[in-house]
Amino acid sequence: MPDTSSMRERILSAAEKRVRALGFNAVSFRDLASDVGVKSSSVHYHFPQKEDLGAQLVRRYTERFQARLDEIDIEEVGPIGALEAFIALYAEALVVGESVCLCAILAAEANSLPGRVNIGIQAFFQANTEWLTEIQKRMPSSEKRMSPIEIVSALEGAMIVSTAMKSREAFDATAQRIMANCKGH
Amino acid sequence: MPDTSSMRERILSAAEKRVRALGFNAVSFRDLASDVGVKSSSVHYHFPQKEDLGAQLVRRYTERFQARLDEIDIEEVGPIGALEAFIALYAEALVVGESVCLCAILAAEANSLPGRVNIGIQAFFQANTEWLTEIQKRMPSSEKRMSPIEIVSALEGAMIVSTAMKSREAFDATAQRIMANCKGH
DNA sequence: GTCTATAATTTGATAGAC
DNA sequence: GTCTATCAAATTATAGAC
Repeated sequence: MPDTSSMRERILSAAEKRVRALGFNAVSFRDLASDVGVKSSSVHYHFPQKEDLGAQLVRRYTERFQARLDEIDIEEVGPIGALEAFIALYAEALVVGESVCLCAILAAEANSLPGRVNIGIQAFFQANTEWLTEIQKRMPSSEKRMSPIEIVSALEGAMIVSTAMKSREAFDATAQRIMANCKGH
Repeated sequence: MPDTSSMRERILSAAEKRVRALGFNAVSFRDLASDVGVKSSSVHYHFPQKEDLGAQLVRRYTERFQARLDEIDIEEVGPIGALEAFIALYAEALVVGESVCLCAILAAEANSLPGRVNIGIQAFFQANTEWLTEIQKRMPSSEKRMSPIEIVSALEGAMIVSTAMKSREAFDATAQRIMANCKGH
């Protein structure tokens, strides 16, 4: 079946795939143009500057991630089930050698990125920690409990190290520990 | 006092500073030449290809890190003191907005880096996990204990998120948890 | 909206004089 | 070893025809 999405969406999808594999600075307008079968000037029509592309890329990624979080019925699965579902979303984002979380790689490059991209990255982490804060309110308090920003940074780091080591070991161990630390005992 | 180190060393130092702030793909031969006051062709004399520069950069970084680890007298400070010293080395590497661990940013970019640079990154993580394995042998076993690769990936992720959020919160919380998980109770 | 054409700059890299 | 000079390619970006 033919691709019915708009050119703008197709460009963003191609950009997401490339950036999540290679980093923002290793992706060019020509790469994306070639991916979707147009010329680079057409990509510039949709995203005048690379900063526009980056900012809208993060915005779309965050919206989609938030939509997935909203699908989680916390009352139904409970706070521990919700945390499991959260980690599953991160696990889905990691394909060793192919992709990590968009904001993991952008955060690493942050100091070399345009300002509006950085604001988007911060918003992503902010949304993640706020959601985790909500589900922790529904958990019995425990001295072992990891703070939301700790959970997020552990998962992002695990993705990055897994990519470099070409093994999911770091990610899988991290995911297990987050669950163990929350269940307490 | 004038800089008495060799041009080769000065180039590597300039490269380390820039790469740790901006990433490998955001640093050029001309940047480095300008930093040390020569022309880019002189940088090419010392490092014919960018891959050479990257590989030797990681190699020097790993050697220096290992030397710092070797300075830790495990018998004297004990395994818990040694772990504290290990985390202190990472803490030293993080200056928000200025630098993270070289291998944190390189690991994030790994899929877009030359092969020999990737091998160096893996060697760094390998050396780190081996050292942690040794000190854990000297600790009382505990079910809470984090695996070496978990500790390393948590610290690297915390650096990256701290950089993006322009706050040490993620790093400090992570460092504290690693110590708490090892002390057990 | 997409194209051709092209500008302006940057980049990794090399040849050859000193 | 460092320089000048240069190259070929790539990159972000724009103007204007269709």
